[in-house]
Amino acid sequence: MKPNLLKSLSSSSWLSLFRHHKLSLFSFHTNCHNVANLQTFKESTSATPTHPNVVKLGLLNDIFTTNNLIKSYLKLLRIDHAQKLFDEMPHRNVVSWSLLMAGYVSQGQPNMALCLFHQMQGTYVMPNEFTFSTIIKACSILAKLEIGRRVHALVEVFGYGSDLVVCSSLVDMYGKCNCVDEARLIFDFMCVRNVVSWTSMITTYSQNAQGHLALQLFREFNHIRLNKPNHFMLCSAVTACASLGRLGSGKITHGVVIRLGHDANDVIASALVDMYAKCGCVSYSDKVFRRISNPSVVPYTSMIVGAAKYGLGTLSLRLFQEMIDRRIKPNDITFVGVLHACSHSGLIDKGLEIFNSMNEKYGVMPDARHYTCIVDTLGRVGRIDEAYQLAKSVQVGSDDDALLWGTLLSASRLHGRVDIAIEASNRVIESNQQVAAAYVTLSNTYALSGDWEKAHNLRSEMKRTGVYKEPGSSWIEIKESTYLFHAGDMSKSSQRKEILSLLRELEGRMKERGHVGVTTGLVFVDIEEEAKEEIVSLHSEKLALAFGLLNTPKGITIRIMKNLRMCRDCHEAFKLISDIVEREFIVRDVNRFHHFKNGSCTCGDFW
DNA sequence: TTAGGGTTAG
Repeated sequence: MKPNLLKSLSSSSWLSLFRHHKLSLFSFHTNCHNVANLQTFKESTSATPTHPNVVKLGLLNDIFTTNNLIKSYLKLLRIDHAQKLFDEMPHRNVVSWSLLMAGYVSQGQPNMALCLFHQMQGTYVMPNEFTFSTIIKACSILAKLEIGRRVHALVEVFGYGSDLVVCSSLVDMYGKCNCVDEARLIFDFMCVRNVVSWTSMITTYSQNAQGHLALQLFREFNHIRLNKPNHFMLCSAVTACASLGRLGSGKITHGVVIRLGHDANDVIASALVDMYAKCGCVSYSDKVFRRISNPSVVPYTSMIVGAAKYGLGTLSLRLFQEMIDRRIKPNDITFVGVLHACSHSGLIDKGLEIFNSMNEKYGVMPDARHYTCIVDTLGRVGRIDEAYQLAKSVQVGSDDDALLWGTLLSASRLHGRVDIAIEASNRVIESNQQVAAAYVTLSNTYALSGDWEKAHNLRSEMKRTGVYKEPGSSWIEIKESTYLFHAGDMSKSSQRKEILSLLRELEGRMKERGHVGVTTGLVFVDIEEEAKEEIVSLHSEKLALAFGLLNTPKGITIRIMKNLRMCRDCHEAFKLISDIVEREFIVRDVNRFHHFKNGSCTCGDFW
């Protein structure tokens, strides 16, 4: 239905129109807890000098003038005055409504914008493309998919399904609601696209763990030469490189950032700090970070997290102190980083001290992630009982439960605490998240304790109930090529011989250095490849330190052990292996990367 | 007179 046609329906309210189209928006009621606040605003605000003049001069009837006054209030960030004036208007038009909605969105109150939109439906004022793009943004911020879908339906009914800005907003909204395919569908059907619509789609991929598609689209945009990428798009591209650990692409994108003069942009600089850290170059992160004139909490947090993942706990703590000294308020994510740093560097007391002062000293209430960090800290050093008591004392949601108890489960396995591992795995399974991983870890814990029967039974149970764990995979990037390996499967590798030869050489040299008992002394019966690897890694710690180099009965597998988590251990492994391998390469698995160059190595987590 | 896209997270 086109807007012209709708004008003929303007004698009826929206509701009759929706009834006509069998569309109901009554669900908006449930999102309007703040409707009463609108009345409160009316009662609590006092007029500014300009406001009474408008009333005195009888200009309230002049919608154009009053709308401009609303706009002025919004520029002054006085949404309360804007609301009061809006309420006093005898007549409002679509601009009045859209302006106020945009005001609420820009001032961090998207729910109020939704309430206004709901109120607007009871009037005879029809929404336009400005109203829709604003209200879609509100849905996007709140990630309210169901409301977003209903608004999308209205967009089509009112004939704005081809509007460039509305469609870009829809792409963004679906992206923020993790509906990548729906976002792409809208993007593909757009008749006209601009840099914003492309950025919305690239960001959708980037924020939904599909960095390779983000970069593919970024390349496509540059190929068609529609326009130059701007700072928004470049930022998303840098984030995509970071998520993939693509150092080469990241450096190229950084070059584009500099060439196009966006290197002074703080948001891009923050993304670059994060990208270099995730790509194994924390020294580059530091260089970019130090060029930011007034770094906010975000780049500080990126640096803290980056340093933490390198086992540079003291650097993380120094950065934390620096930001406190500069009166930059840490947020919840900063504390995740700082606690992570303490955990990975064995700074237990410091971690506990910061954790206990979070709320009192910095006004940040610890949540499930912070508790999980502390459980991890205690668990790593073998204080399993304390970690268990802490985990039991926390009430969190099911998603967070999997993380919290999964962390304790890993620690229990590492320290051979079958009793705690059983309860922790049950808690993970109850949460319905990471179920297969919990089964495998528990099975391995049984195997490590010598209870092969229970390990076997658990595996059989997994097969019987159809619980399947995705095989682990690793990939090695050498120059421009990426070589992917799945656990226990080398058949697809075109360089199998070369890799086998290198592995045998490494194995031999390790044996020379006293790292014996590699693989040959172990017998595996009824244990799947994945489990074999983990068991081998635990039984031959030195081997695990050297990237889980395995020689299984079915062939050679390169794999980084999941239990290889202490970065200082990694550094030891790097020292060992860099003596042997004299070329640059990066070894990765889905979570971590290890970068060798000229005898030195760096490592970190991807996610 | 009104609208859309970017950074940190075990």
